[in-house]
Order: sequence, then structure tokens, then C-alpha cells
Amino acid sequence: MPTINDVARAAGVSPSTVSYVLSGRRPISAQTRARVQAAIAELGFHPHAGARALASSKTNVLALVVPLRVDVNVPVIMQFATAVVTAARTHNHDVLLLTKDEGTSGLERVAHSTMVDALIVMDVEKDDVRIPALRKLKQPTVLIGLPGDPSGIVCVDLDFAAAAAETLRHLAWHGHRRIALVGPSPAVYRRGTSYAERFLAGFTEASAELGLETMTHPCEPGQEGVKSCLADIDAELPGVTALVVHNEEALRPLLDQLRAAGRRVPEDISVVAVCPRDVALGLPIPLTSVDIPSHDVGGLAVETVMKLLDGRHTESIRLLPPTLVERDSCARPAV
Amino acid sequence: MPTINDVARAAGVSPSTVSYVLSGRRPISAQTRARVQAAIAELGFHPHAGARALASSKTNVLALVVPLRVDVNVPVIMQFATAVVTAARTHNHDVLLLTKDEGTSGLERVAHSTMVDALIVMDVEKDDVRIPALRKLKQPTVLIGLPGDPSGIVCVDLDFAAAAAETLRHLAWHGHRRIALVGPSPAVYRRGTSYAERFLAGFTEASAELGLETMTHPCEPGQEGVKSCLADIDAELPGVTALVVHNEEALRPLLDQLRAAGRRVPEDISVVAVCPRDVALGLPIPLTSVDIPSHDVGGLAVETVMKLLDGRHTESIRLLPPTLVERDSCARPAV
DNA sequence: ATCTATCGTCGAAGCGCTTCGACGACCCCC
DNA sequence: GGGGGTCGTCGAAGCGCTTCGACGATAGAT
Repeated sequence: MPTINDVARAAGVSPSTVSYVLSGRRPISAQTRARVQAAIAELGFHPHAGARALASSKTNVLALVVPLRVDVNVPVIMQFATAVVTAARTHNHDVLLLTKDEGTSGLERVAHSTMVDALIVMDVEKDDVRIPALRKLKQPTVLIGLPGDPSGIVCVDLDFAAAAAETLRHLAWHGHRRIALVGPSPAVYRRGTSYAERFLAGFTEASAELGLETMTHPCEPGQEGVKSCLADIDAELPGVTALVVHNEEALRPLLDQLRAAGRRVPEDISVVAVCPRDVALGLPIPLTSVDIPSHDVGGLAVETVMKLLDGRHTESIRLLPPTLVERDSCARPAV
Repeated sequence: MPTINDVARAAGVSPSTVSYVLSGRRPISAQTRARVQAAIAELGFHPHAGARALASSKTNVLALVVPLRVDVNVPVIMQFATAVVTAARTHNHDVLLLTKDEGTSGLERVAHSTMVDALIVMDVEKDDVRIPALRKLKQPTVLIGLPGDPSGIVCVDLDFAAAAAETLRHLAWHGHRRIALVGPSPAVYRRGTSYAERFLAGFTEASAELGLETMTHPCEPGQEGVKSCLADIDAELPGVTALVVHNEEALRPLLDQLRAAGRRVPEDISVVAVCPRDVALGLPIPLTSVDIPSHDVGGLAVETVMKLLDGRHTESIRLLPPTLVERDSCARPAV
């Protein structure tokens, strides 16, 4: 492995000049720059990351903390991850992958040992124990999600409250008045996962504003969970003409159950989902849905991190506006 | 951030002594060690990763290259990734996440700049362009999968040929004689993805050994793909009593199609799948399957990398034996 | 023509750690 | 009781890079 000294010698300049060519932090004449670049190319020089980090206090590495719980949303997480990696690369950064189960100590480890310049943390909970630790780090942090007390930390996410309102507005516009929300599993609510609560709040509020008759119900996973959820809904709010489903796993069994019960979608009952685009498209009936834009959120997280690293200002909460895409699962209610 | 000098001063020893306490590479008296450890704890000292890497030429970081293609197997990849991260952590290593789309240059970048000690590469293809580049790196590499020419590189994977044999043996034991393989999509074969070919080869060979009447057919994704695949199978090998499905995405539509055609599983037709356990369990009928043990393969990859880093010898190809798990999708054929 | 900026380059210091050689102190054995 | 080990510790030399201050050269302003 050639070093910067080898390059300097080959180009007939001093090492610092090579460094300045690389970083552009001081003006270098065109001829010198060309000679240096030629030497770099010829020797196949790559600056030693550790040496660089030591001298500059910058690693050009981001930490990404992902949940490794298998129970939910694995593809979504993977989408986030690849979006983050891809976006980070456009800013000349790499990504160190951490799992949530390392907890607070994992964050402190990589931060204190200066392995990373900044952190992106997914799957934050309402009273996430990691938040206080993150506040103390010298590296900036961006959360994907919204904790109970976001003060001192920058957060990005989809605007789930707006997403809920959007689904109801769409259904109301189609003429629906009695609508039920099939929510995530009770475990998700128990964990205090913020997007669940924000969606719920948005749903309730928009329902009141639009003067709709609605109800909400969490939904356990599996065929059984969906079955009992639907039964509860029929009992509590008979004559429901539309369902808003904020639960990826329930989608497939839900469609199965409806079909088994002889209720056609969308003729007898409309369905609007909140899920990633490919899930909405991968079902027997392409679902009208508010897409969860993992890719965009991941990209936004990286952009925000970069802003912070540049010392630029940024709002402390950035919510992406939802977009509802019409597909085939929504119609006017049967009279 | 305290440095090793701060710790040394606090403990009343020299920096090198602190270093030896940390690394254990030279004997240190119990008292001194205790004093140093106390100082470390009190100051909250964490060695600077860059400085360490510079001085020791070790980063304690592994690169993991994942495909970011969305079309296949996302959950499996995520399982691999978390398995790798978890296993790496038990060896005191972290994981840098790279995407396959950075290609050869991404590998060279992280390797030449000494960001990582070793690489784990997923989704290798038969004539993977990255292989020659990997051979040239000074860092050891472990592939998950098997390229056409694995010479000079260590590979780990599930033994897909044995898995195929296992499915046929199981079906034959149940009394099945006419069996079709529903394979991955043609795109997978075209790409030269080794597990597809190895499974196919194992299937054909075991079929001959067991004297079965079999056929094989790739399967395009989606309901349509499955439909036409089943039609082809019925045309080419009428009276098939069992299907071996080596195609995760096809599983669900396949069960749908069979049901729609009034063929009950397992009474009218048996199905054995090759897929991750949770996929096999998540379907309407729990499927008898050879589980793809992402977790174990990921762990094995890390163990192998560690061996190589320690300079220990290891076989150049390590295939995990498959295990078939009986569930509810297999029965004796109707007479 | 003189003074002051700016440009382009160099040299040296230093980032925080590991590691090698050295050196007492101590123990064991003949 | 002197020679040869091992034990426990220190000092110093780097690892490869960035960055600061310095300095000659050139250019612009007066």
C-alpha cells in the first residue's frame, strides 16, 4: 500500500501538498495538481482511513441502528438501510451497521471510540432509554421516528397523522361515512411505537373534523387475529363500508377473510392501506394506499445528518408529507 | 475524550503499560492492572479506533456486502445481515454495510483504505466480476454462495444439492414417484446464481438415484407466472403428486392457485418448500420444508472470517447440511 | 517603486495508539 | 553465589495523515 509520502515523492512535491490536492483546502496550481493526481492514479493510492480519522477527527462513517426484532416490517427496514447506505455514499460516507439489541452501550461504544461521525437510529420508542445517552454524545444524531420528548435531537419520519387524515379524506370523498381502522398489533402500541400513536391520533382527529362514524381496533397477527378483529368491528360498528389498514402483516389475511366471508373488495367494502408500495402492489388486488416511502425517509435522514455535520441549521422535526395512491381497492359504497 | 495518556497519568504508569493491560499481550501485575482498570472506568476511557487502526493495522471491522436488488429475498438478506452483525460482535468486531451496486470499486475502496480487516460477500454469481478483485485484496474474504471458480476464496453456504436430495428422499419415502420442481425465476438462473444451479443439479441426480419420474421448471413471479408454470407441469408430467418449491415468492400464489383449482394440500398434492422457517410457517398451511438457516450461515461466515484473521486454516468450501422439517403439507399420494 | 494581499508550496508538529527493545528485579538451578 | 530465565515496566519510535505557520513569489494598489 503506497502512502502519501510515496505519492509526494513520485510527484516531486511535499506530502502536505498532496493532502491539499486531495482535500482542496488550499489552492494548488493546475500543473502541480495534475502531477499529483497522476502519481495517485499510477500508484493506486488510497488514503489510510485510520490515519485520516486520527489526524482530522473525521471518520466519514455513519452509524445506522436497526431493530433486529423479526416480528415486524423486515423488508421496510432493509429498504431503509439500503436507502441510507446509498444516500450516505453520495456524500462520501460509509455506514456501520448496529443492531438495536446492543442498546445504549453499543451507541456509546462506537461514539466514544470515534468510529463514526454521526448516528441514525431507527425504531425509536416513546420513552426510549437510548435518547438520554444520545443527547450526551458529541456526535449528532438523527432519529427515524418520534420519541415522547424529542428535545435536543433531530427527528425525521413520515407524517403519519397527515397520512391518517389523507385516508379518511379519500374515503369520505368517495362517500364513505362508517369507517374502521385496523391498527397494528397491541404489542406495537404497548411498546409505545410513535408512528402507531400518531396515526391513531390523526385518524381520530380527522374523523371528528369530517364528521364520520369511525372506530379503531388493534389487530393481532395471523389469520386468527384478523378474524377476531373483523368480528369485533362488525359488532361495534355494523355496516362499515371501508377499512383503513395500518398493519402490513394483517393485509393478506384480511383480504383472505373478506373473500371467505363473501365480501368483495371494493364492491362491498373498500380498503385503504398504509404500507410500502410493493406490498400494496403485491397483493391479489392492488391496494389504494398511502405509501410508506422508506427510501425517501432514509434519504432525508442522511441529508439531515449531513447538514448537522456541516454545522448548518435544521428544523428539529422533519415530517414527510404522505401521498395517497389510488389503485383498485376503493369504490363508492353500495347504497 | 480522555486518551491513553490521561489514563496512564491517573494510574501512575506509562502509556505502554495501559496498552498492555488492554491487549493482554504482556504480563502485568495484578495490582497495576487493577489500578489501570480503575482509571479507565473512572475516566470513561475508550481507545480511539482510528489511532488504534493506524498503530496496529487492525480495524476490528468487517465489510458485509449485501444485494440491494428489491426483487428477491429481502427478509432473508436482513436475517443474514443481523446474524453477521450479532456474530461479529461476539468477536469484538463491527460491520460496515456495503451494497452490491458499488461493485468492485466499493470493495477496493474499503479494502485499500484499510477500513476493514476482512470482507463477507453475499449474492455471488457464477462469473462474478468481483471475484478476481477479491483475490487481489490483502484482506481475507468469505463468500456466502459459490462462484464458478472458487479457487483462492473461502465459501460458505447451505448445501443446496443435499437439500434437493433430502426433499426427494422424503417424498419418495411417502410413496411419491412423480414429482416436479418449481424453481426460481428464469432471471435467477440467467444471473448464474449458484444456489439455483446446485439445487437443480442435486434434484436431478437424486431423482435418478431414486428412480423417480421428475421434471423441473423455473417459475416467473406473480400469480400469472405460477399459473403458467403449473399448467406446463401438468402438461409435461401429468399425474404429478408432489411439488418441490424452491422459490419463496411463488409459494403463496402457488397455494392460491392449487386451492382455486380444487386441489387440496396435502390430500391431492404434496408440497415441500425450500425457504426460511418463518415463511414456511406463515402460510395458510404450515409447509414441510428444508429451512434456509440464514442465521447459521451468517454465523458460519463470521466464524470462518475470524479463523482466517487468526491465520488458522479452514477448508475452502464449507456447506451446511440441510434439515428437513415435517409440517402439514406432505402426505402419501392418493391412490 | 513600495507596500500589502493573495497564491502556492513546504516543513514540522501532532493526532492517540501499539510495539519493540531495554532494563531492573526476582527466582531457580547447579 | 553467580549465570540464565522470566516477569513487569518504561521510553521512544513510529503508524499515515492533516493542518498550521512560514515564506518566497507574484500581482494589485498607491
